[in-house]
Amino acid sequence: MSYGDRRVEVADAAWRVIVREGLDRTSMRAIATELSSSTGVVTHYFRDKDSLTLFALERVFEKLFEDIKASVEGREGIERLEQMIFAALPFEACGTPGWQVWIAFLGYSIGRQHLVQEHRKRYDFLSKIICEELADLQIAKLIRDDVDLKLEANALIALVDGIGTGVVINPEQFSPEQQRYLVRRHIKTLLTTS
Amino acid sequence: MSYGDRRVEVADAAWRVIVREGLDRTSMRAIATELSSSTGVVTHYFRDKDSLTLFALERVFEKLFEDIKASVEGREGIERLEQMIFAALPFEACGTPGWQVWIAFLGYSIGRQHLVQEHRKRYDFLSKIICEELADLQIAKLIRDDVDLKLEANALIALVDGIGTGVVINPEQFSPEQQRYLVRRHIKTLLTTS
DNA sequence: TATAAATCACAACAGTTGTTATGCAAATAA
DNA sequence: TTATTTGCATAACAACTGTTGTGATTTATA
Repeated sequence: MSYGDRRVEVADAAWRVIVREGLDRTSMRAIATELSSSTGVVTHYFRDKDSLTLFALERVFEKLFEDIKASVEGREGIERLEQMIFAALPFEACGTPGWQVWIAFLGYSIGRQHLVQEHRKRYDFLSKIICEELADLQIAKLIRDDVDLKLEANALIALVDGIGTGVVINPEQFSPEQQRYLVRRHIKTLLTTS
Repeated sequence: MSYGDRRVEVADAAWRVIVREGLDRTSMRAIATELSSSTGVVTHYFRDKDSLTLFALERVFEKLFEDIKASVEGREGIERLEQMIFAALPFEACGTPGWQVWIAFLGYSIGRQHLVQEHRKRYDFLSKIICEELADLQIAKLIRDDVDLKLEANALIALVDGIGTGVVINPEQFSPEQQRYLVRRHIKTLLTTS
């Protein structure tokens, strides 16, 4: 097993502890126990806790970007945009761990400006991706000419964040069909009315 | 100064520390320092840290409910619903501290099921309020008969949560006008098309 | 005024934290 | 083989945590 793979293994153990015990209780020792090893492993693969923390956060978005890329494969037009957004939603129960870790980190970032900036960087990146997607749709005359692309990209992210938050607080808040319905209806407001 | 007022004073000091330093660094000693007093004060007004924590979280929603109540005063119809939603948005910079504290708590709740339940209780309460508002509007034939009230109430909360999250991550993400525009457009999708 | 209660300061406690150092065994390189 | 690095275990460190107890000072009550 390679060095990088082992790092991921440690980070995944951290994920599990975060979801089960909470981020502030995710100590080096707790992660080591989750790995059925000693803290020596953790300190060996990560200089300090901050870098482990950041690496674990990066994996949230890494997975998200992978899912997005996979979901748009071979799709075109509005359906392509829909699938992009769907990829970020907590459809199955397996989707919530990522959301839980993300929310834990976001809360942990309050009072830590450099971590807020990390969230912002990723937010901006996502925003850019969606914005470009919207631009393509606008050129193809599928969405109206007067829509503010940047605003609408952020609005879509906001909708997704809101749904994700709601599902973490109450898994039955939005069913998969309801999530899809809300996203589709939101997107419909951007379509050319012809 | 009454006992209750002093408790609020301690909780407000906790708020300031949370926003400035982070929830996990908000220790009894840090709160005492913020109060320019000793930990004796903190322990005197709160049995333990958990009860302080919960009290500080309650104040987030207490303020929100006050703002909502004040904002609907004397309003009717769709405008009343709009103002309700607006009251929750982080319009001015003064609106973000509450959002920051809320997000910090939500993140802190991951891995603590009883705290997630607290969030859920308040989410459900908000949902009920908005749902009743929507029901009134439906009776008044201002919104369509076929809208799922419970779903739409939750969708409005999700939109607000998403905007609030976005503004905390990047204060310039949504301008006040943009926030209002997004809410108004969302509500428009519920109106009777006549 | 005498008594009781409220308010708060201060110190000490046991436990947990991230970090660092040391050591050992296995894998790798020479 | 020998030397070196890698992978990991263990232990110790100082710093910080929530909690508890003691006591002093002020306020309210009788």
